[in-house]
Parts: sequence; C-alpha cells; structure tokens
Amino acid sequence: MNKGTTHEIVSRRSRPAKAPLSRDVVVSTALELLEREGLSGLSLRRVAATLDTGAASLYVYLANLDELHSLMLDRALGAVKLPKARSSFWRDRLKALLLSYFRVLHEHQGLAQLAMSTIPSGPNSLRILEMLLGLLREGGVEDVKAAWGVDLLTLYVTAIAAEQSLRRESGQVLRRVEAALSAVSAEEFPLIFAFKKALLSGEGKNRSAWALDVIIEGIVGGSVPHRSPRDTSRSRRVGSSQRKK
Amino acid sequence: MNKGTTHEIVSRRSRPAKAPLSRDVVVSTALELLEREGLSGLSLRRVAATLDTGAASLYVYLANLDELHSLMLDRALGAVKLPKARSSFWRDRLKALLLSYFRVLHEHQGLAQLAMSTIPSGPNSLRILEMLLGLLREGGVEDVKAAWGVDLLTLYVTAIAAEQSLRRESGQVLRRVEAALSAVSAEEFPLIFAFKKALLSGEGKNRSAWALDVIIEGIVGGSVPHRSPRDTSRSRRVGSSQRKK
DNA sequence: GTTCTTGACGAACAGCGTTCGCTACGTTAT
DNA sequence: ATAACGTAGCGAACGCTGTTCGTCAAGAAC
Repeated sequence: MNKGTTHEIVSRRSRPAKAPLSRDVVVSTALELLEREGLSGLSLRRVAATLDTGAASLYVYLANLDELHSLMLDRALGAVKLPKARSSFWRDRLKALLLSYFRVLHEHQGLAQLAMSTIPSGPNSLRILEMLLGLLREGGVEDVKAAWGVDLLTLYVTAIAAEQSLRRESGQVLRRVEAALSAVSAEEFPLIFAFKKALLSGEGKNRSAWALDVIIEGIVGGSVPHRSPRDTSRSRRVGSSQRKK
Repeated sequence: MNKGTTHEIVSRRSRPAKAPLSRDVVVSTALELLEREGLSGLSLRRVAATLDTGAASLYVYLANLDELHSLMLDRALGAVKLPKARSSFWRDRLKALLLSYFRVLHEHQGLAQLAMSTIPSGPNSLRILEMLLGLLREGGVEDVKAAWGVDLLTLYVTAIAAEQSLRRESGQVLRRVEAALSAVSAEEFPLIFAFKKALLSGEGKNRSAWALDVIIEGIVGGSVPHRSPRDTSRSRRVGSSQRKK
C-alpha cells in the first residue's frame, strides 16, 4: 500500500522544534495570514502550510472553516476598546465604541468582509454587545428598540467597513464603477452626471464618521417622533411575550 | 427571461436544438440556478452544465465570475419598482423605492449576499441611483449629503437583506448564535440575558421596516450640523450653476 | 477556393474544504 | 514492565472550484 517496505522513520526528535499546534496558534496564524494576504488568500491549507503541517491536522481543533472564521473574528474583536463607565456623556461613549469597532474591522485587511458573513457570537463579541445594550438603555432607548438597535449598529458598522475595505483592496471593482459612472450621459442620467465627483469622493474617514452620526441619530431618535401614526408597534418591556403577525 | 423569446434557429443539424447561448441566456440561467440552489450552489460549471455545455464556453461572454455576478445583480435589479414622479410625498416615494429594492434582494435566495460583494454598476442600478438622487434632492438634502446618502442607503438596505437572508438560509450559523446567547450567565452579561428574546426575535418584516425608517430619518433629518470648516470647499450646488471645465 | 475570424469545448492546471485511515506517541491499567 | 487505549498528526484521496490553452468547426470575407 505504501511506498515499499523500507519506510524510513525520520525520528521527530531530529526536527528543530515542531510547533505546539493548539487552537490558539491556529487562530493567530490565520489572523496573521489574513492580514498579510487578505481574505481571498486565506485558506486552511495555507494556514496549515504556515504551521508546517497538513490541512487535516487542523481538524483536531476546528470543526470546519466557518468555525475558524468565527474564532478569528472574535479574537480580533478583542482589540475593540470599551469606554469606561460614565467617563463621558453616554452618546460620546457609544460613538467611541462604535468607532473603535469600525477601526478594528477596517484596519485589518479582509476582516470586515469576514465579519459580513459571520455573525459574531464569541466572548469578545458578547462583551461589546452587552456594553452597547447598556449604553442605549442609559440613553433612554426603549427595550425592543435597543435590542434591534444594537443589531443594526453592528451590522451597519460592519457593512461600512466591508465596503471601504472592498474598495481599498480590489481596485478592479472600483475601476469598473468608475468606468460606468464616467460613461453616463448627461441626458439620460443628469443627476448622476452632475454628482459624479461627489459620488466617487471616497475620503473614507470623513464619510464613515458622518455615516456613524447618521445611524446613531436615527436610532436614539432625537428626530424620530416616537410614535408615528402608523407605527403602533407595542414595544413593551422585554420579557412580556409578544408575537406579532 | 425565457429562452425562446425571439427567433428560433432550428437548423442545428447535428443536434436536436442546442441552446443559442448568448450573454443573456447565461445570465438568466445563472439567476435561475441562484434561486434554486442558493449562492453556494452557483458555479460556472453548474451554469454551463445546465446549458449543456462546458465551462470554458462561457468565457466567450464573460470575463470571469465576478462579471457574471455583476450582470446577475443588475439584471435582478430590473425588478425594482420605480415610483412615478410626484405620485406622492417624496419621502413616501423614497421609502417605497427602498422597500422595493429590499424586497428584490430579500426574496431571491442568495441575491443579497451577492450584492454585498458586488458594487452595482449596470444600467438598472444607474436608474435606481438616479432616482434616489432625485428624491433626496427633492427633499432638500444637500448635494454632498445626497451623494453620500444614496451610497449609504443602498449599502444599508443591502446589508439588512443580506443578514436576513443569511439567517433564513443557513440555520447553522443562527443556531450557534442561539446557543451562545442561551449560554450567557445573568451575572456576567445581565443585559444580554434580559434582552435574549428581543435579540432573537427576527420577525424580519417589521424589523426591516423600522430599520429603513431609522436610516431615512438619519439622512434627511437635519440632525448633522454639517458645516465643518473644511468640508464646504467643493460642495457647491449641482445642476444650477454647473459649468463645464 | 482559400484565408480569417470566432463560438464552442475537451483537457488540464492549480487550488480549495473535507474525509479516511494509518502511524506514533503519551497516558493509564494491569 | 507490559499491554491497552485514546488521540494528535498527517499523507492521500475525493469531489469540487475558476481559469487557461489548444483545437475544432462553421461561417464570412476576400
């Protein structure tokens, strides 16, 4: 079956010092690889190769690639800075937290894209979630609104980070968009034609700061009339079971 | 949309009735496959197999898989209903447009996920973009704000649709989240513990309607003071006094 | 009739996630 | 001390992917 009868045994001791190969090193190595090569350059085989082993060995510590992604995301989210309680006005703390969240996703190549297809559920994510809930509640946001709001906020921040990462990473897509925008005629699409420059002006940082303001404003609702005539949603306290059709 | 729309070329002497195989049929077939099998079940090979040909044949009409994705997205966006001009208050029209956008992305399996990694740039997308710009302008939203706003709105709607599709499609991920949330202790994460039910209550439709309201309010609301000292440089009124350079 | 263009396509390449057995080692039980 | 056992490690393989290359055939142009 195998190659002949001789079968050399190389004696593992001869090798320099094989990596301990634990769940942690696998995740760390994967994160390094992600940062160096981007999401498309991340694969179980490459991770294994970096660790000088075969891909099959990783399955001792991982159920599958999805789990690795989930672990990577949560590990990375450990870098999000949680503002201290009552260190400032709650809204500033909320903004700081979301901004830190955004930065972590944005600064690491491919991490945001990864986060878009991976609902975070690890301990670090939970800590962030808990703090977001606390902040919204401190701000007087109603319970159901707060629950939906945190989902919205994280989803939203993730989406912005992913979009900007996508732009930065693969210029190919952006170039096609630019081409499409440049080709529009002033007659057919006058507004697009006129807004061309503004639409393409990335200038990521201002833009995402503005976007964050928008979403926070929207949720904490200084401007949203709490009860619009149509919105009769009986949002009451959490715990009272309600199911609406 | 169907294969036999126009002229039949019957004389393929060797074979019964081989597919005409044009760019349109490829895209249509891909969309059917997407709806039937989801995004993970979509591949060039499967599309080719459905068309009873080899994968290499598709490269006559497509540069690569990304381009197919882009074409598929724009084709699907053709189903978005554009409200008639001045049919109602501009804000209701904006909401209707975004809701239609959302529905199209949400109802077709996998389409939203596809849209998250594909910046739309086809004619149908442009028509939607143009209309969005018009609506925001009609609402008195300032130019640069409008330009960024449409980007935000579409990104946002796409993200919500993608998230909800992800939940519906793969219960695997959701189950892990549920497990993680159910396992939290009341001591460590009291708020998460208390909000558990509200956090998991998907009930997509109410939720996304609310989310849409939030983002629209955020953008059109005059909440952001906007006049930052260095921002006013290039944002002048578009359309009225735009000159060619 | 010959040349040129171009759609179609089989074969192949490199890579992917995942599974299956088989070693070789560390621990435990006898 | 020896035997048994669980398991980390890992090579090989399976079935899939996107993409490229060379070839073939049919029609257009000359």
